[in-house]
Amino acid sequence: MNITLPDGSIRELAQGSTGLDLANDIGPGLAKAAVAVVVNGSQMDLCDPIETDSEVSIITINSNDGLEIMRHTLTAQVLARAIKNLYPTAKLAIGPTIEDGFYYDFATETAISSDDLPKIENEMRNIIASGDLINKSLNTKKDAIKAFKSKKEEYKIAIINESEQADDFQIYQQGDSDFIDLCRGPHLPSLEHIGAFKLTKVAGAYWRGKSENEMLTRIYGTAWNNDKDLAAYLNRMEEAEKRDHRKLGKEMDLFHFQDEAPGMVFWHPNGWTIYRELQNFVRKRLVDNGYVEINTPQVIDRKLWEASGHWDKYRENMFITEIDEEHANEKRINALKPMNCPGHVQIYNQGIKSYRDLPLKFAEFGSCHRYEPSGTMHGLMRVRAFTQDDGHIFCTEDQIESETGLFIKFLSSVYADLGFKSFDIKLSTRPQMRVGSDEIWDKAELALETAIKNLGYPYKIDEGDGAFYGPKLDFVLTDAIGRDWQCGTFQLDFNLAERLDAEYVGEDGKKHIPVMIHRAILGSFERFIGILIENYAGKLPLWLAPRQVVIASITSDVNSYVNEVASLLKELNVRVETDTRNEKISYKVREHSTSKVPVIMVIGKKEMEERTISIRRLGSNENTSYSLNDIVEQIAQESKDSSNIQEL
RNA sequence: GCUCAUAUAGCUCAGUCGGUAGAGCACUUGCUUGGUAAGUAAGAGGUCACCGGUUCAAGUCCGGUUAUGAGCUCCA
Repeated sequence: MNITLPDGSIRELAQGSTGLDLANDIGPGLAKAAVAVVVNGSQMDLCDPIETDSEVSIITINSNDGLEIMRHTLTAQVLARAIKNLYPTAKLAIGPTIEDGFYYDFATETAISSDDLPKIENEMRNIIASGDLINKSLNTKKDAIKAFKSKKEEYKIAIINESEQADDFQIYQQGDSDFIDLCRGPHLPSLEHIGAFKLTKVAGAYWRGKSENEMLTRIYGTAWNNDKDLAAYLNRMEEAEKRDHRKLGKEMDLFHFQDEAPGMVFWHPNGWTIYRELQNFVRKRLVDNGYVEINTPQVIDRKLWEASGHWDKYRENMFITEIDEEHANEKRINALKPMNCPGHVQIYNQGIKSYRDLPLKFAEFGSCHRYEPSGTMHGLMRVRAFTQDDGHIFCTEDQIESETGLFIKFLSSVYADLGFKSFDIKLSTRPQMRVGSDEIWDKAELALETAIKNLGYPYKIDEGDGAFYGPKLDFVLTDAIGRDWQCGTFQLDFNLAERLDAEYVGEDGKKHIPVMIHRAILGSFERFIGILIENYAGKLPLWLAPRQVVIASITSDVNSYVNEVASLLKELNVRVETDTRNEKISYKVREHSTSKVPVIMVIGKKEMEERTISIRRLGSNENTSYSLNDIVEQIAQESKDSSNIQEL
């Protein structure tokens, strides 16, 4: 049979030759590095026979695929075997690879804590030291079930039973150990290829990922080809931890949380300054893009939420208020608004709208409350009270495409100014739990996809992830250390306007139902500020920095000049503070640097005599001297410039 | 909501075998007036998250509650 290699060359091998035979045929070095093969596009073990003419490429340990296979073998073979050695009654579930590593889920009789990880790692190293060969057998369904029944591996049996496969269940086994595991493979040919690894954490995870199922123990780990790569990864994790907005928020005195209001932010003066600056920035952009700002009530009678459909779907997650009125016939139940859209429709419904009024774009910095499950809260990123840069576009079906284009343009300019140069687009389609007929959903999905296709933006489809009222586009930005954040959203809604009786008079003089588009660019201010803090590692661009300038004196003789400079800057609305404390200049510089003040002005006798200022910028240890008149103007201008973020 | 863990000074943390709490930084005061990431000395600061139990005695052991953390589930 003929084997075609990736470079197009063809080798002739006996029928039934394996990937290893092929590697050996090409060269001994390759055979040594080979860990698996790709035959006609699918990965196979090195020991699998190839029966017909095929296109084959060899996966070596140093490739990305090789690393992935190594991680897979490390979890499904080594970690699982170590667990069975240490906890013989443990029951194995699944052990896949994930980004940068792997995990394994299993059930144990005794709880495993992170203190046990070193012990498990040791056992793994012992197993790896054996250098065992990894063998594979193909089994019928019956035999496979029998094999795992004798081991009391009920999760494996469940997996086999639910498989559509008739036979060829792959069971892997190492050397002469009696550990076996079911796996779709491929695996390393032997344990010798395992590189550097570390078990990182232990946590709970539901069997099959369903919250109604029992909780299994999950052990996470990371694995790399060598110690250097492992160290680099661990270093990356440490760097990410240093950027944690909860830690920086404390250090920079931005906000706090407390028990009496879980998931709700107490903004301190510094944090609230960032919030206000960001909001003013967005407000200006909204006006530039044809939106009108409105405001709607916080507390609204349940009747409106019933009409909108929210009461039905999300009542569990709404904060409810009851007022005890002694003589009222009926207790009135209100909800704190979890969304702004029903309120916006109420404003739309005031007065008769004509097609000439469309598209009508309402914007609101809408404060919403949602009773998020206790385990989901996370700093500013997931809270129970938040403010969206919300907006609703009321338009005709014909206007969807142009509105989509205008929105994406708007969003990308906002992201660029905030320092995020690129974003991905995701199209989410109808979910299981939804309102509206399939006919309407067909129309909505088609409209959105057509719009984005015609505009030529690349996008991915996320089946079933749409909102309950319509399909949506989500915008995912990438931060300075490569993490993804879903922020912007653009959601078509062919349902709510009809439910809440919104109409317009068309050219034909008849009444029509407008399309409603829910849209946000930042998402929530709370979360977006968290993202900004982490993206900039606290070193916010000047216009967003709570304290933009600190003027530090060297000796008390210059205090009058310090105050003079400060009042000049204040007059130009620069957020400036003076530091005339009786401390050494290095002490002051250190303190203001650690609290992330972007501009430190240092003033001593020399500056006062020459009417200059020495400036030290955050992240640099150079000082530059400027004449007073020039620099005050320049800093004032720079401090208001929300475009063209300087590179970090 | 689920699993596991954690909760001690403003912050970061120590506190052994159950015997009435300790460090560094920050804060206040004194000395120090100095040239770009920590000058120096002293002082003040705590109902050990909350409720209950065991015990002669609980920061420490046990139970519950609340909050937080990691992950899972969820996220209009």
